[in-house]
Amino acid sequence: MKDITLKEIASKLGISITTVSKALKNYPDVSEKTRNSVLELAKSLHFTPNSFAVNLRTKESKTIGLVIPEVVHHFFSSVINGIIDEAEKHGYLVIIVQSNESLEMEIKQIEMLLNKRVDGILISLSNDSNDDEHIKEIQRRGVPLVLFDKISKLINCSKVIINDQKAASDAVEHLISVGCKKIAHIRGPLNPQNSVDRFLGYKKTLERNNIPFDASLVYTCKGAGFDEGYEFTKQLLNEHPDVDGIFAVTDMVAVGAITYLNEINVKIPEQVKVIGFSNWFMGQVITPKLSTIDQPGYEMGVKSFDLLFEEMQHKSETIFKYKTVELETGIIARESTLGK
Amino acid sequence: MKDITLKEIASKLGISITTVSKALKNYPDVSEKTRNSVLELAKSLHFTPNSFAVNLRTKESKTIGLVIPEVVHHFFSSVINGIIDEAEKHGYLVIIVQSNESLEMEIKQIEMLLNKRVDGILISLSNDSNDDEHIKEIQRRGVPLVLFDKISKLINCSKVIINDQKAASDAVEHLISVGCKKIAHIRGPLNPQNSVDRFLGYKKTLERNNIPFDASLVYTCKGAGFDEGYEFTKQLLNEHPDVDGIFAVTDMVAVGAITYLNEINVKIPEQVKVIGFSNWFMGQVITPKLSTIDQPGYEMGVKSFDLLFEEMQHKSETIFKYKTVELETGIIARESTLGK
DNA sequence: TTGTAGGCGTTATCAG
DNA sequence: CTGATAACGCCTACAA
Repeated sequence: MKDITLKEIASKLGISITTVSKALKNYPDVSEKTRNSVLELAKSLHFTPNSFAVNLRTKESKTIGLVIPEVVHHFFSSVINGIIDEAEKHGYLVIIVQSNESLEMEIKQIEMLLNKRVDGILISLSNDSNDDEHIKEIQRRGVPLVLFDKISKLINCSKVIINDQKAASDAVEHLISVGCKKIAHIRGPLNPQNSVDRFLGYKKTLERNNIPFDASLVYTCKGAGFDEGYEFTKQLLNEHPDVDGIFAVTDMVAVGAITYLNEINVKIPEQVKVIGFSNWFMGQVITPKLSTIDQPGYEMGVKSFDLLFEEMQHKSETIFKYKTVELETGIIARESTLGK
Repeated sequence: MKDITLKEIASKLGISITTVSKALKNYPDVSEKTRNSVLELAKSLHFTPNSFAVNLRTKESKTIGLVIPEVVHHFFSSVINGIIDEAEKHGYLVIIVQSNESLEMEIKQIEMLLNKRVDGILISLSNDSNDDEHIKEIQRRGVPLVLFDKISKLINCSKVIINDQKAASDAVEHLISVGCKKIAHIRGPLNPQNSVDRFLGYKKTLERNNIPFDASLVYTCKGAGFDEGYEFTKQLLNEHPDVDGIFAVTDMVAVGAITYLNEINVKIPEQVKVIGFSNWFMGQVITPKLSTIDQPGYEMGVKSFDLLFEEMQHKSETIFKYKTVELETGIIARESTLGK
C-alpha cells in the first residue's frame, strides 16, 4: 500500500504542496474553494500526515517513555493504567520499559528512550538505584522528567508520591489502637526511599507510643514478595513467639505472613494481627481479609502524567518550577486486625 | 542542550557529512584514520543519531503497538511482560494502548498507532469486537499484525492462542473425575471466541460423559469479574441447590464463587467443587486454594512478538504465510477440587 | 490567495 | 577514499 503524501494530493489537484499543507491545517489564507477540494481529496484518499516527517520538523513525537520496575504488579499496573488513560486524553502515546529492579537495566532502558527522543520520561526507580547519573543525564539532555512512587530525594525534579512515613505510622497506630504491644515489621530493601520511610514511620510511631524499638523485630526483605513474607514470619514466630502484631511493607508480604500463620493455626487477629500496604485486590479475598493502607495507584498515574505534561508545555522556559505532589492515603481496616 | 548532529561533527573535523555518516556506520570505504577520529569525536560529544530523521529515511521506527483490553489484569500483564522483554531483545520498543473492552476505543487506538506508523501491531481483541473492518484496515495499510489470546476466526493473520475448548474440557473432565454429577458453568460474554470455546468445551465434555447438558446451569457474565462470580453463584445455589461443581470462565469469577460459598458455609470441595481458568496468583492464597487451568501468559507474549518480528522481516514479500501457534495449557488441581 | 525556497538530520547514489 | 547532491515528507517565512 503506497502512502499518500502532500505531494500526491498537490499534483492530483494541480496546486502546490504548500497550499495543500495550509488547507489541511486550516490556515486562513486559503480560498474556501481550494480548501474544500483539498479536504475532500485528502479524506477520500485517507491521507494522514507522515508522523516521521512531522516529528523531524516539530522535534517532538507526542510520545512519552515510562520506566517501571515491573509490569506484573497490582500497584504498578494501576499506575500504568492511569498514565496511559491520561496521556491519551492529551494525544500522547506511552512506551513502557521495565527495569526489573536492576540498575543496569534501568540505565539501558533510559538510554533507549532518550535515543528514541521521547518528549518526556516518567520513572519509578528500581530498588538498585543509588547512582543517579543516568537520571541526571535525562535532565542534561533537556528532557522533561517526573519521578513517582519510588523516588530519590537527591534528584531535583517534579515528583508524585505518598507520605510513606505517615501512612506507615497510620498502620502502626492502628495496630496499637487494637491492642498490639509487640509489633514486628517485615520491611522492604534497605535502599529504596519508600521502604526506608515506612520503616521510619514504624519506628517513630512505636517510640511516640512508648513502645521500645527492638531491632530484632525488624526483618528485611530483598524483593518483598510472598515467599519472604512467609519465611520471615516463620522465623519471627520462632524468635518471638509472643509477637502480637505484624506490619508488612506490602500486601504481598502480608499475604505470605497470613498464609504461614494460617498453616500453623495461629489465630488472626486474636493472637497476631496483620496489616499490609497498598490495598491489592487479593487482600479482599483471602481469609481473613487483610487490613491495609490504601495507595491510590491510578490517581498517581494520572497526576504523574499531568505534571509531565505541564513541564513539556514549558520546555523552552529556562526556569521551571518543580512540584512535588503528595497523594492522600487511607487506612482500610479489615478482619486481619479487627476480626469478623 | 543542543543536539549533536552529523553536520557538527563534520565541520569540527573539517570533513563532509557523508564521510562522517559512513564512518559511524562502518562502511568499508573510509580510511582507518578518518574513521577513528570520527568515532572518537562522536563518542566524546555523546552523539546519537536523530531517530526522527532516521525514521523518515528508513521508513521504520523500531516500535510496535500493543492493543490490549486492560493492563490491570494478571494474565494480560504477564503477556505484556513477555512482549516487552522479547521486543527489547530485538531492539524494539512497545507502545501500549488499552481498549477497555470497547470496540469504539479499540478502533480509535488502532488509528492512533497506525498514524504513528508503528512497524507492527499486536492485538488481543476487546469483547465488543464483532466488526473487523478496523483490523482489516491494518492489513490494507501493509502493517504486520498478530492476534493473540482473544482472536477472531474471521481475520486472516498470524495468531497465538491456546486451545480453549480442550483446556475447558480438561477442567470439566477433572470435575467429573473427582465425582461431580451436576456441573454449572459461569461463562464469559457471548461474543469473544475464547469464552465461546470454553463453553463449548464444557458442553461437549458433559455430553461425552453422558451427563445431559442443562442450559439453566449456564450463567453468562458481562465482564467476568469477582462480583459476577459472587452473584451468579448466589443465584445458582438458589436455583440448583444440588449443584456439586462449578467451572468458572476465569479465576476472578471462581474466586467470587468461592467467596460466596464460604460465606454461606457451603463446604468446598465436599459439597461443591470449583475450578477456574488462567492460574492467577490469587488462586494460591485463598481458602481453599483454587484449582485452575494454567495459561502461559509470558510465553504467549514472547511468541506473539516472535511471529510479528518474523512478519516484519518479510514485509516486502508479497506472499507471507501466516502461522497459528497453539500454546500448551495444563491443569492445576488444588484444594477447591481435591481438598487438603 | 498561491507558490517558491529552504531546512529538519540522515542516508544513498554517484562522481571525483 | 571522499564529497557533492538529492531525496525522505512536512512546515513556514517570504515572495509574487
